[in-house]
Amino acid sequence: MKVLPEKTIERLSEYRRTLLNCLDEEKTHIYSHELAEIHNITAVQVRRDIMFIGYTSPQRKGYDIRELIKVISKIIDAREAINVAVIGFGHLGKAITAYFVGKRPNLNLVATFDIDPKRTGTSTAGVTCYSIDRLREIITEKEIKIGILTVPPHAAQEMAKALIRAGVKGILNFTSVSISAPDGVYLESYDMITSIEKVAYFVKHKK
Amino acid sequence: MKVLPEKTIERLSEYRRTLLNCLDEEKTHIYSHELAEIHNITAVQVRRDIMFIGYTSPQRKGYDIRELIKVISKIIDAREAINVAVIGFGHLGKAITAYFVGKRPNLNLVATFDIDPKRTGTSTAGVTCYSIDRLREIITEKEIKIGILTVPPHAAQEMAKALIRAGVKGILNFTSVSISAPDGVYLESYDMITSIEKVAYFVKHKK
DNA sequence: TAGATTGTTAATCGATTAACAATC
DNA sequence: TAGATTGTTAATCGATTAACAATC
Repeated sequence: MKVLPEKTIERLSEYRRTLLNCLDEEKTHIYSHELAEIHNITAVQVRRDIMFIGYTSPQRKGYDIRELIKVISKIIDAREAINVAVIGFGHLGKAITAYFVGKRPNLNLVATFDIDPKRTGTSTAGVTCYSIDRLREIITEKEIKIGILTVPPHAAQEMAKALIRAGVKGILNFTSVSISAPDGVYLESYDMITSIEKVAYFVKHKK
Repeated sequence: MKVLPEKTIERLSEYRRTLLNCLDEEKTHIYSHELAEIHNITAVQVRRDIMFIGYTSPQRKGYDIRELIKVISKIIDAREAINVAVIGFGHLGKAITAYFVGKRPNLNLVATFDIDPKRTGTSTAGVTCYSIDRLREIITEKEIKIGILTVPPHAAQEMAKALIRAGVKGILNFTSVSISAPDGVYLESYDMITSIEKVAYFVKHKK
């Protein structure tokens, strides 16, 4: 299958979460306009995304929730498990760990790292916190392919380099500095301050 | 001045952070291509963004860093202070608080809220954690205009409603559920799981 | 000056939406 | 059937990039 647009991937991930919630509520079908309303987008958008992944509802009675989850999962989830590590085990690292462990079958958080000896050696939700000194060793050994960076700004670029050297192929950068990565390494950055500033701007300049 | 595109606002916020870092390094000028490289975008992009805000460098020796910071700040920062609250004082709420307090002169984090009596009454970085029961009272009293949601999923929509009822005009939603807000309230959502899934997808389907 | 850089228009690209035929 | 919904093409919108004149 063709590589899908970034935005579509994002939305598919979000649809799935919503669909899983719907299942809990014993719903079996959902209309495109319902999904759209929940996500504050148009129904056409939803239908187009679903068209992209090649699913068509046999009836015009909305999409079969279970089926749609399956199809989305087939697209989004990796065939084989991907191992993930969190670098920096402060509040943010802990929040991500708690939030993420066990949520997605094929994305396994298998290690966290920190420089502070008070944190290393501890275990949260079954994940051990290793010393940053052992980064290369553990990343290689556990074949970790994705690193989530939550270290202080001054350490960000250096840690990114270390991760890449150790074989990581994707980095999610939550530090407040911009980092760079070579071709072949997928880099995604998110900064909270930017989001807050953006909200503040549009609160004042209403959209 | 006209309302700028969302993407431009985001980038301006990021440029400023980079520029502030540059100041620390005693740099006085920066070329568009330097800024571009740091942010993994093109120099044209940078120049266009800067064109948008109407700044022009008098010399062709790069942008004056101090000046550019001033101009960006004039666009992004609110004239008067805006008060902000964090709802949900778990790891994520704490991370945001620690990260954010005192960073931007006109964005003041003035309260955090939690339901857990163990957390309420405590104070972090000078910010008091109030009981969620007092949400309306405090939001009104302190004229809080932006709420950052880091509560558990099941409480998200309800909290959003309570915030809006109390007069909040912008919400930054970090919960894993999609919430809705009426016109006049600017809503921005970010979900970490989606980002991780996206990175995993593109690690496998290399862009 | 020649070379480098900026500012800006026009062209391109990608993503969203409008329109509508097909289907239940 | 009539009404509602979906799937899909074409049109639109917005954001990025190419091209290049202007400037130092």
